[in-house]
Amino acid sequence: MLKETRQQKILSLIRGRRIGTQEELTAHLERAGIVATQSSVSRDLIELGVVKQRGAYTLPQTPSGASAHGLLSLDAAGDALVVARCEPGLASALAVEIDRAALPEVVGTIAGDDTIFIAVSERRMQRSAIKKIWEIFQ
Amino acid sequence: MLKETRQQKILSLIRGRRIGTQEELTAHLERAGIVATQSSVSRDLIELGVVKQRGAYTLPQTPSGASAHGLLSLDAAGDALVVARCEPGLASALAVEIDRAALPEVVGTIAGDDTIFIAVSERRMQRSAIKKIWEIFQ
DNA sequence: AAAGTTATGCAAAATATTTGCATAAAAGTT
DNA sequence: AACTTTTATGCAAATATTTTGCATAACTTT
Repeated sequence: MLKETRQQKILSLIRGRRIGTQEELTAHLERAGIVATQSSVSRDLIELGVVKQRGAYTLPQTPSGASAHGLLSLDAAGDALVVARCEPGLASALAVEIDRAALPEVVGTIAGDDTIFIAVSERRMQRSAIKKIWEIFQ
Repeated sequence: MLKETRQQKILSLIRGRRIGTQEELTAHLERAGIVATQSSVSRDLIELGVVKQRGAYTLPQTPSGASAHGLLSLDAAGDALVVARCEPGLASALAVEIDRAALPEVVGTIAGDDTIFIAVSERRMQRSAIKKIWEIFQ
């Protein structure tokens, strides 16, 4: 699946270097053997939930320390999970909020004490799910 | 979407009369303005989970509102997950049943309150796992 | 064993998704 | 404010996926 390959490469590229424009990204992709135009890359970035921060494309940052509503971190795991860490005892309440939001990316959630496993339908949904979940708790 | 229309009509037809063959079904469908061959109907019936009971096509006593044992939905997520949603509080009990069934497709389960994450060994096992899990609760 | 019924491989047809082109819109710079 | 650069998006072509019918294998009933 070319699209998924390309999106994973995009994530890897922006993690490894400072990239400020979509044309730069397409050039890097081409060097990696992946041909795509700026328009496809634009759509990918939206789908991946990538943001531009201080002039560079980056993944949304996990706020450090005191977090919104006790949510501490959100990370992708495997190809279909997003794992949320929160203050002890808050997982259930946060999971209920996430369920209530009925995000199209989210298939289901399971809460422990300070951890929630959130299933998304596909790998490429992980990042946008993460972005949207942060937004729930702003 | 013709396929969904046709499947809904099939359900309505088998609810309203005794139908014993797929050719009979195609004839009824045609009378209702829906053209399809026996092979499409065969595939529809499988997809709809319709069974043949005492010589007639019928629906298994299944989820619709008051679902079998509280199981509401089953969906694939990523390559290796099937996510079950159920009535609140029932996840653990349902997960025990699923585990007890020892389906070859199912590697393991984790239950929350109204959600179960079911790990399957491979993506191509998801669909048959879903079908078999429904069958457990008939 | 023959007849009737259902399931399925294969490829064509239909439908859905993705993509590039062109350019509008937005953002950045001077 | 004007100009330049960057990003987003409408549209249709390209590509991918799903659905379908045909033919027939497989299964069931008589």
